[in-house]
Amino acid sequence: MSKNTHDSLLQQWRELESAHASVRESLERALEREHRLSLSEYEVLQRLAEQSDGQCRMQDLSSESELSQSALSRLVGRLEGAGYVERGVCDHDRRGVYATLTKAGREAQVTAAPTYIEVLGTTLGSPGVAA
Amino acid sequence: MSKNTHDSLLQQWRELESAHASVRESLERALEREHRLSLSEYEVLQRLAEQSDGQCRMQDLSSESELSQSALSRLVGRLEGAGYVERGVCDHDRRGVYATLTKAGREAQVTAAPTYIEVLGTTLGSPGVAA
DNA sequence: TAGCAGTATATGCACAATCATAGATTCCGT
DNA sequence: ACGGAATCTATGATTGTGCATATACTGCTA
Repeated sequence: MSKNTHDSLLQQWRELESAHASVRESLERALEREHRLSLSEYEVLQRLAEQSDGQCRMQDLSSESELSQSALSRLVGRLEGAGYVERGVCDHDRRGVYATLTKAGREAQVTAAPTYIEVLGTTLGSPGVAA
Repeated sequence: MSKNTHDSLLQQWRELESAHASVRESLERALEREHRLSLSEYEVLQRLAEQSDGQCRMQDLSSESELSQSALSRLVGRLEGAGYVERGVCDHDRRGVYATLTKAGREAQVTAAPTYIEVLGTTLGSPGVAA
């Protein structure tokens, strides 16, 4: 609890904030510019694409993402509007909803993936360099 | 550029995102609950408090924070409304504006600091543990 | 099986963030 | 000294986010 510890914690946090902001911003810009996708939209498509059947319960999607439940619900709504996912009720738990990647959604994710990975390669470890 | 590299980048980024979100959320909740301050509001007060004269140009405040210029302008507007800062024009560059901590602003920062540091201590290095 | 607590999702509302741009001032070339 | 480019801040418009809550369904208890 010495002053050194305070400063060290502060420095650690500021570095984390700064690194995160730098990568996020680059991803955000590149995905928006080249694929008309926000970062969180892309990342949800990515999570869905990782499922063997391309589908996932809202609940699980929500806990994997860093978004609130309501933000995720609206996000999936937007993806649905764009024709990238479809929603359907769970048969064995009819409270639940699963989101399923459409063909277009899978294609969008595959198309955007190289951009995403390239930006990660450029910015992770090279803080402050905008892509 | 092997598949391993892709996965490693992805994993690195997800860990960064998750660590950042976890700390940010805890700070946000604790500061809001105990001091009626948002995280970015507190962090701006903190930057001002670090200046020997408690004042700083909007421009510098903006580049130190992770906010856009316009977001910072409004944020300082809110702090001004709360009586925590005052705005004045720079005498030697009348485009510029400097924000100055008021007495109340300095007190608010000092009062909230222990909460901030405590949450940092709890969450940095202990990801997933909400304060 | 009736009722109640718990869980899953969607939505109204308030608010903060961004982008684009306006308004004001400074800087520089000629 | 003039005029245009560049810089600094504020603001209108739009959008995404979180909180609180409504709605629907499940599962447990009596």
